[in-house]
Amino acid sequence: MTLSDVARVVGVSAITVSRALRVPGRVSPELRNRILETVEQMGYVPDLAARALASRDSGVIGLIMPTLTHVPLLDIMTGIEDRLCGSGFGIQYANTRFDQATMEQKVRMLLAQRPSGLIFVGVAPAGETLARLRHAPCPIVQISDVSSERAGSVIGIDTELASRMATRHMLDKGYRRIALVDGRPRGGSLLRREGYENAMRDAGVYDPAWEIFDDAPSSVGLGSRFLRRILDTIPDADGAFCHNDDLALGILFECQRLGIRVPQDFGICGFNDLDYAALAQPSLTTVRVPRYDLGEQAADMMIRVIRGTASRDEVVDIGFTLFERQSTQRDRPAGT
Amino acid sequence: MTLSDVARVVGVSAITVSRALRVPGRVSPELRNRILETVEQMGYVPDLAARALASRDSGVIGLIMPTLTHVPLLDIMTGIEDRLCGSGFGIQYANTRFDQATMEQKVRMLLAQRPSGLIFVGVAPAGETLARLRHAPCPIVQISDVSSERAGSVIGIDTELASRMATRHMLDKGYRRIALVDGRPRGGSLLRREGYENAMRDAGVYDPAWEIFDDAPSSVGLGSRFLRRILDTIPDADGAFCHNDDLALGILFECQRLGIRVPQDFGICGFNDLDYAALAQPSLTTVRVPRYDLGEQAADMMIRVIRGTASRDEVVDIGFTLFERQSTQRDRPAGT
DNA sequence: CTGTTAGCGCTTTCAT
DNA sequence: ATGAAAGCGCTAACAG
Repeated sequence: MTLSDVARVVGVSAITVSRALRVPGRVSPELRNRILETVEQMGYVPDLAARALASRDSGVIGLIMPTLTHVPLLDIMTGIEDRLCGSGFGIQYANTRFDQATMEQKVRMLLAQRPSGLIFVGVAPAGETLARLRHAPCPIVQISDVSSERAGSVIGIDTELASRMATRHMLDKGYRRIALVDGRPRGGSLLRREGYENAMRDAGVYDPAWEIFDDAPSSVGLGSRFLRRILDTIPDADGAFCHNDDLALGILFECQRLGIRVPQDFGICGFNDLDYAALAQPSLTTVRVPRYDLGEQAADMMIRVIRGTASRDEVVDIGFTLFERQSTQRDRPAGT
Repeated sequence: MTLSDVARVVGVSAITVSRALRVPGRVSPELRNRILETVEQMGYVPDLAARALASRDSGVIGLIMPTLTHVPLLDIMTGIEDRLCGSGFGIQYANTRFDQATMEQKVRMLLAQRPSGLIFVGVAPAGETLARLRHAPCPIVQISDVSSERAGSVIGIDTELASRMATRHMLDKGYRRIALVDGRPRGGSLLRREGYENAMRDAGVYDPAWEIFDDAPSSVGLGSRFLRRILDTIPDADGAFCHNDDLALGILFECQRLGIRVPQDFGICGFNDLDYAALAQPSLTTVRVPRYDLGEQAADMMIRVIRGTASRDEVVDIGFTLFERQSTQRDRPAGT
């Protein structure tokens, strides 16, 4: 079942069917309808491989993701998918596993398949990849911090600011010996750390010993373990600013297990505002980024760039919201 | 940069380079090494579109998933990816969004691209899809209940049994008025429900009014809302068997908010054994399925079928484990 | 607006 | 073990 089969039935040439399917304007409306009906009726589906080979464009948009198992990234992905599927593009995921070398390799593979575009989700291209992308073989959109090094358009938030505001909020509530906890540092980690450091320094209470990392990926379990490390490291710690909500939830559970009262004895702030953050007892203070929208807008940007109706290097700050919930509502004034 | 470019440099014909890359045995070892070195050095990457067109095989394995945002499915996916990537196959995800029509359409598209294989993750082919697949255009592996209708090999668990054992455990602990809660019923829902019903009937306490559903997707938030519905519907309810851990966690949080003691006043059982289940306070009783292994084994099965070293319709029961944790450890005997 | 010609980069088949 | 020829199904470029 090929293009020629359809063409023969309709009584036109193959290229006309091809055009009817791809460039509506270049076939008379009447003929086009007839062709579309026949295609439908015969159940013809174009061979994407042949199309890609002939046109040097696979019609696929590559999504470069550092992992496929982080809920926040999936929300972004869903937004992208919703927009992209409706517009006829295919999607190809490349999982870099937080590894620079894997990214280089996968991007190289993707580029060899002549993608229509590349979207970096939660990870900015760097090193060799960045250099390779500068030759702009196709449009690039990055979902990352707005200050990231970039190879194309960027949409995201000001991470340092979000992090600084969250830390500042804890300080305002009277917490002083606040630990910073993070799993394997990567991607946005540095900026979140900077925001924390800036806020702590401004308040005159910064101590590098309070920054605690672990090589394991973030999880609720890691959060639990972190609390014990915090108590070992900072004898009278009174709070934790967590890289994400999973860590925050783990710390909350461990506090409950040990009988540490949250927020009176210990304040907890997360990041992402996952489903459970508002529902936990006590509810978790956290930063919300409009992830689904972020995905949609990134996809829209990509489509506009491909269609040539947008520039190749816009920067969009989509903003964030700090939710000040129970886990940081210490009921006694600062310092008492 | 094409095959011929490499061939010219090495001083052989294109087809020899092609063979060196794909069928080691058909090129002399010495020549093969020389070719591989040159390929490496020139940075040649095969054009997958051309390869697919010429060979009528895209070298891609399609993963049909009902959603991309459920953590349990992602664990399976990771297992599949880990195995498949090492073996030279590409992966193409198709998100059916829990919709039969979308599945039909996506499977049709996938098949048109001549995939090397199709893996159904957490959703069994049905209706038109099942019929289409019976013609066996490529190997099929399903990760689903072992009793599912099938178009190829199956690997999974006996869901009814798992569910029956979990419910039975709650009954053994003295809970009697146990609600069944589930989001939009689909896929494995029916079997989990059957297991629950069988256990409740065996104990002589089954009441269809205790089965509570909601059209919204499962989430912690939905769990919270469910608890309120349970209390409205079953005045003296003393437990809930949840379709998954998110619902269980939501119910736990809501119990805490309302001052209902778990497990003394109310027992909670989840399903999946996510990260947080063992860490929650109290920890959650739940059923663990070895999801990552499931993914790995499914991928292995697929590779074996493709290589012709396994049959096209094996059925593997990978088993499950019931973790009896605090959320169902009622400290008073049954009926008192 | 429609058609003709040529060829995308690779692999198949058949030959040597 | 290696090569030559043919063609996979489609679209770009150029006619008309």
